[in-house]
Amino acid sequence: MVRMRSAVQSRSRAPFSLEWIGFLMGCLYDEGMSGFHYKMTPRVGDASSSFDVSDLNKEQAEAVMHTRGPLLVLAGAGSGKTKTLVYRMARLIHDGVDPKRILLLTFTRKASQEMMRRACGVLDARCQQVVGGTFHSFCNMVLHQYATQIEYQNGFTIMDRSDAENLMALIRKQGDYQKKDKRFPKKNTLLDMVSKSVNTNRSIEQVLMDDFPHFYDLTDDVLEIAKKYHIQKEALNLMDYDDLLVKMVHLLNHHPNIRQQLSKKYQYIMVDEFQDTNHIQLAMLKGLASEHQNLMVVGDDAQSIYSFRGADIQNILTFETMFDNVTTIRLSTNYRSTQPILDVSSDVINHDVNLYEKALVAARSGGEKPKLVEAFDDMEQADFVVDRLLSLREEGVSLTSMAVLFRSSSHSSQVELALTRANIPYKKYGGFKFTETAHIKDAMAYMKVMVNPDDELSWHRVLQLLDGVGPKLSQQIINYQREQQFNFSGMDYAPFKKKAAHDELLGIAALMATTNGMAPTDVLQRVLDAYQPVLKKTYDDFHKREQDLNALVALSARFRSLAAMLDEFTLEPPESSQVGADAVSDDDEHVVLSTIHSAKGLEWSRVFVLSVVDGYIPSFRSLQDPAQIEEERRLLYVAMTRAKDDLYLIKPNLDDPSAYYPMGGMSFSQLTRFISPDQVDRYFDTWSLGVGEAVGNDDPFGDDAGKKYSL
DNA sequence: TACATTAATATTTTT
DNA sequence: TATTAATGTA
Repeated sequence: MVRMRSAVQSRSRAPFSLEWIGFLMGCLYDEGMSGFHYKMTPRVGDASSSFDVSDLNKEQAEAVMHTRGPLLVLAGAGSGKTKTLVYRMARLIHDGVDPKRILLLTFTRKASQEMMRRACGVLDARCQQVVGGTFHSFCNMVLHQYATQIEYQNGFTIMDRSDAENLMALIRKQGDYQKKDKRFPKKNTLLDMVSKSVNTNRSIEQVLMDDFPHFYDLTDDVLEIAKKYHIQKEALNLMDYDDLLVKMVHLLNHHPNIRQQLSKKYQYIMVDEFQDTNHIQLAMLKGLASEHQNLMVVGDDAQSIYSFRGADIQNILTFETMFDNVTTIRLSTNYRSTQPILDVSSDVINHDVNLYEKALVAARSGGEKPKLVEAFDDMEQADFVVDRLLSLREEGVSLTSMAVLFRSSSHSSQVELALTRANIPYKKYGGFKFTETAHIKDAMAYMKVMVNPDDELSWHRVLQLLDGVGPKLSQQIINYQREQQFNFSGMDYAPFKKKAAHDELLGIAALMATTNGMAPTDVLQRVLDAYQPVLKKTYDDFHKREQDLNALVALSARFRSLAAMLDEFTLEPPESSQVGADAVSDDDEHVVLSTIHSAKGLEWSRVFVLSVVDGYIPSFRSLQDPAQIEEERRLLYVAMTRAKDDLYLIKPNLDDPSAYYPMGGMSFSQLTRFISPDQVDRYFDTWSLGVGEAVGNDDPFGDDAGKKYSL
């Protein structure tokens, strides 16, 4: 424990406290006197602070007290990285920095809100005013202010993945690409190619050569499609996820005055999960920090798990060489897990020689050995988990402090069934999103065209919901309406065969004409009234979907504007299980089920990792590429280091021949390659679920009552 | 040209 | 398997 207290203690209580000066500075800035105030900014921190850091260890305190210049914090798992960010935020504000001039970039909005909330606890409510969010949402906010400088119109909207795919499908269909007997990539693949090229800073040709060699001879076609795709997006006033970052960098690089303005505005930049940023995000940070270099990045190279999205681990590995005078601080005391858990985790990760060296030391003592559980199959694995959850709850461990983690969203289906049978409430994170279901997208399409009438993709969707309207007719209507500037009140052209659909469209147009300035909830309510008949006609299970839509109404209540609501639903969609009939509220006791990716940054007392089997972790998809295999290793590391008190790795035999695998009858029955037999002996208690003690015998539908286990 | 049917074909992770 | 592209039919 360290106490950093300076000689000059009562400074901040003086009439002209640093807070006050900071406030004045903020005002000056708002008046546009940026050049003037910048020099006047008080020398925050340094020796004059009386901020209490007695809660922190030496390294954490050092990071918290750091003020100027680039700072790299290498924070091992569970080393108090969030706490460090929270305290530094609070400390800067305590020492007079205007919270509105601190930029906190995190991986999810939830993470930044949580940090700001905690900072409020450490200091006071001012911390709530810090500008925080994801890279994408921050870019979205800024770009809306400067839309015209990047050749977009005001009021652009964001495409989610499926919107982007639809656009790709349109383009694909327009051209005559499906030539000869040659196979042509599908929309999904085409989008992957384009996005990969953008995110990894490679040409389309290079991407095809590296990642899609079988399509390499189609390079010209793909190039053409990519070009059309970019042009179309702009014409429709739509941005995809990548654009948000790309256009931001474009703005910073091509408009020095704006770059300067923004950099001066955000005087202190803090970035969480830096190991998962890509080259565009890095360029953006360079631009934003250009005026002051006050850039603090926090991350753990051992937890870099997003390379599939272009994340470049080199960002963190070479940060020290990319900026001048970088201060590096390593946080290596682990406050989360017990030593036995850390021992295995470290041993697993240290086989990756490319990383910064890891030496995690537990602050806690004692602890049990992790368990390696050998299950017969998928179902026994599920039964074991449920059984164990129940007995732990008996022992007084709350359900909410336990989690089940897995590589891929689909791997949890058996566990979900078993949990439902046993009546255990759970919440699932990762995988399919609520906003990706057809009926929600339908409802959102109506609102999207209201916010952005140029969004022809959404027009297509809306129009094709009408009876008798297919791709051709909807295109005709759109072509006509485009000339009318999509003026809702002027919608009278509709060469319908069916009069009912024609009237329906006019009804919708009339509705849209009246919703200007209305509260999002009210708009949505009207949209749903109009959508109701379509819903009943299209879906057999419309009742269930209706409940989802009602949930959407509930969610819409907290938004000020339609645009804000749509932006958030595409940038941070609510998790599917948080909505709907069997929704579990946050406060209720529940087990968490999560993909390992979505579990990043979180922790639980007991953690179960499902299917720690070669082919699952590492995924058989990654087996060709050594770099990808190393990423899978890190994935396992992330999973294991989520556990505070006890860790269960489960290894079922997954050789079900009825399961469908692309390579044909694959069988997975080997323990993951990341844990050797030797390591099993050294670090684990091995449990074999054998005859007699087979769990799940109470399952009335189970057929495993007489099953023989030979383990 | 809309809508239904059949054939083909790729499967993870997420802003 | 489930999703999507191609083809057939009304």
